Amino acid sequence: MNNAGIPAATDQVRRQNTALILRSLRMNGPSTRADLAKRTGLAKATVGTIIGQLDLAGAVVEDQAQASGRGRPGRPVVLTGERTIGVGLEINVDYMSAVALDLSGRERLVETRPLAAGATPEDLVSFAVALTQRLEDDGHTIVGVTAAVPGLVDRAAGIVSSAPNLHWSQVPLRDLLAARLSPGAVVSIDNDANCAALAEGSRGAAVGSPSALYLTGTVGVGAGILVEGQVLRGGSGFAGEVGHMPIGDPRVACGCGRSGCWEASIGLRAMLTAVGMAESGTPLETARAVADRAQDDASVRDGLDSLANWLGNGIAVLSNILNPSIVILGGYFVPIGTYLVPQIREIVDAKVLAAPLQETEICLSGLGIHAAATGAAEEALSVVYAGAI
Amino acid sequence: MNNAGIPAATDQVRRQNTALILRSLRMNGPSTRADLAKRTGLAKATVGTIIGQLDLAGAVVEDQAQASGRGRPGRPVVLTGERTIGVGLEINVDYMSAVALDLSGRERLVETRPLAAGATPEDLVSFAVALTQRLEDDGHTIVGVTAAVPGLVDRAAGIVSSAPNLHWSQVPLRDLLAARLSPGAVVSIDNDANCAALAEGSRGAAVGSPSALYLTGTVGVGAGILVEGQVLRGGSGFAGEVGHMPIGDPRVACGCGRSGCWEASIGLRAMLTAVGMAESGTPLETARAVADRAQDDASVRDGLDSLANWLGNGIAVLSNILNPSIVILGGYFVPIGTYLVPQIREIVDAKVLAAPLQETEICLSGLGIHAAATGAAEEALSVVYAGAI
DNA sequence: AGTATTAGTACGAGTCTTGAACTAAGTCAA
DNA sequence: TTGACTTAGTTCAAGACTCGTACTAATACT
Repeated sequence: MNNAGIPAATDQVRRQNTALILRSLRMNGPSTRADLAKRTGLAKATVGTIIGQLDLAGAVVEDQAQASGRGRPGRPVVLTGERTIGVGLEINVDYMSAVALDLSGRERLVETRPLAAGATPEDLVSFAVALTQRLEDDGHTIVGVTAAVPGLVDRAAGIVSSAPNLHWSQVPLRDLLAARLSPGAVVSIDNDANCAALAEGSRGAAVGSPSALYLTGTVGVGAGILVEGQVLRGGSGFAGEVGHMPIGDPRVACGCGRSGCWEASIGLRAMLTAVGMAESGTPLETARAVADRAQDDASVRDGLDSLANWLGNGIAVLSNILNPSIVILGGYFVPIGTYLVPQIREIVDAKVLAAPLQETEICLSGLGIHAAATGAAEEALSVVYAGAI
Repeated sequence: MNNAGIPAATDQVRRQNTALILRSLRMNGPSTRADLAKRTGLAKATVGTIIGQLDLAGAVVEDQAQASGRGRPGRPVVLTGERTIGVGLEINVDYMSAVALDLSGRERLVETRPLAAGATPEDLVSFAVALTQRLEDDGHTIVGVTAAVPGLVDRAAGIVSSAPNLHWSQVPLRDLLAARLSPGAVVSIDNDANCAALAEGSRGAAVGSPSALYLTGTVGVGAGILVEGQVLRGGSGFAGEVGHMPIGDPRVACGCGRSGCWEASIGLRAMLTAVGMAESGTPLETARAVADRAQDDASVRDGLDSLANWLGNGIAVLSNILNPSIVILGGYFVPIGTYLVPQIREIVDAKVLAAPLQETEICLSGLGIHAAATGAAEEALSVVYAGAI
């Protein structure tokens, strides 16, 4: 077996068409078999066969027949899969989050725990074990678990190569989780910005977008880059480390030990220096305090202008390279976003070659602090929609 | 039919496995049916059936049986497809090129024509018509024709949106070509750097690489970004315009009308300013003259050091974003590359966050001035390898 | 000369989808 | 009220494809 590809047989046909029908139900909601046939292009007979199978598997139920005008009333098929769960986890400096989604994408559980400094992998593993045990005791089947971590994540090897803010290095997190969780679930780990981008792609601002760039804003700044709904990973999975592009103020030192990193000019600390304020709580709380002050304090607004300039320049760099349809600002950028976006918009229009030909939307994330855990849960469910289960 | 995907049936299975076998033959050269079965994971019986079909279609021939040690000697199957042709075209400021590849990737025709300033789309169309007519008169079947153009190419619409160096704007090149070429060929157009990157991915330095970045070096600078062998296109197909990242010397004006573009600091003209020399012929000839002078002139070497610094900084930016396994310098960078690469290497090692974890290879393209036309020809053939024909 | 090994083909069973035919369940018009 | 029409859903047989097994083919080895 070489890397020219994988052989195909008729069982792949069934798997592919099953996944197609699941995706169609996910996208369009309850549908009759006849609707599904029209939408997917499959024969009515095929749809009927596959729905029968999904019914047996408990992934769909049939609703009451509904009058539809002339002709026999159709019986809508509803994607439930209430018992089929994907679990997303996120660990960050001062909190851990978990989100459990069922097959239709509904949240079955959302939970956040504060963390003291010095979080260990064992904290996340224990959290995950307790939570998944509860779900399983309730009769759920967990098909996948994905953990989101802020840092360089070698997804293929299942190792957190480096997460400076957590003081983690070379942590085999996937295997630590897999050893303690039920054998049936597919366990994976990913970078937190990548996961948040996935959430935007499935239920946020990037739904339907061919190409999207998501920027996390905390002390550190990272990006998740979506290409046709898939994360751009790079040669070793380390794509998206935009915070360390050497395009920031060359006089400013970065937490990574270099000077001139973009992150050192646009991260939370740089913003606070620019507006002349101090931290007050979490990054989001701090940003809200800054937004409040900006309403009456011109020097704070000046500081935010300066931040927007650095931010806009980096986004122009990224836009020339990636040509994203949409740029989404997340994290601490959201509460102060109204002071940033107009200026970013101007810079992008001025400095991106393709700007006259394509309008790049720039917006603020609406997904809140559970974005990464939600995207991780979507990723944990992706095995079903890809037809692997 | 919606965008949840396309339905599958058993005819797709055959197509997929046929393409798999074609790709395996392309990658591994002449192989027995038993070898192909081992490599692809398909059953011997299936391989035999598919090869029989390809034999009938004239895509393969059987070679002499060869002794192989114990057991029955195998009869190698050779991918010929001599009569199946993909044509790649390139138009640039002072030349047009064409490359015709057969199904096994062998060059069947390579041709270059000088161009006077003011090239029109009609020049390329006439060139293409004459050339494809010749191929067809020789009994060849052209499955695809792809034209590479330096500029912003809207591939989906088949329009060259903007090619400043050619003074083209909104040229419907795909349709102009399709109207004059045989109806059987699939016609497409693409950006020249994207095409050159494809050539590197199929027969150059990026073969087998999960992620590659190719930089063209002429007056303009652009990039082709490969992700798993596919070009990264972005929301409207304009990804890769790295020359206009605003990370160059802010005092220097760029041909695009802005200041501070990377291209204005690393393009041919910037290099000549830095080394204090004048153009002498084509960009490649000029670069060769610079390389010769650099051997004994320290000020030229200083100028090249300065160029390498700008280049290295931009490559560090790109590497933090994209995490390429390999960076390939093409065009005028090649003759002077030995003066550039060591310093680029140092900058990348110093400024890329993932550098301690992944070695990014930096090398010079070996494909010469036909890189873009060759990549375009590979792209023209891709319909076969994807199983569409 | 017989055995072992590897290449390649023939054959029947299994999976999957499809279109046509049919049944089911309504609306509409005479 | 009845029959025609329309749309939903199921049944059935045919077609496409792959597979494993059994077999034939063609060598090397003992």
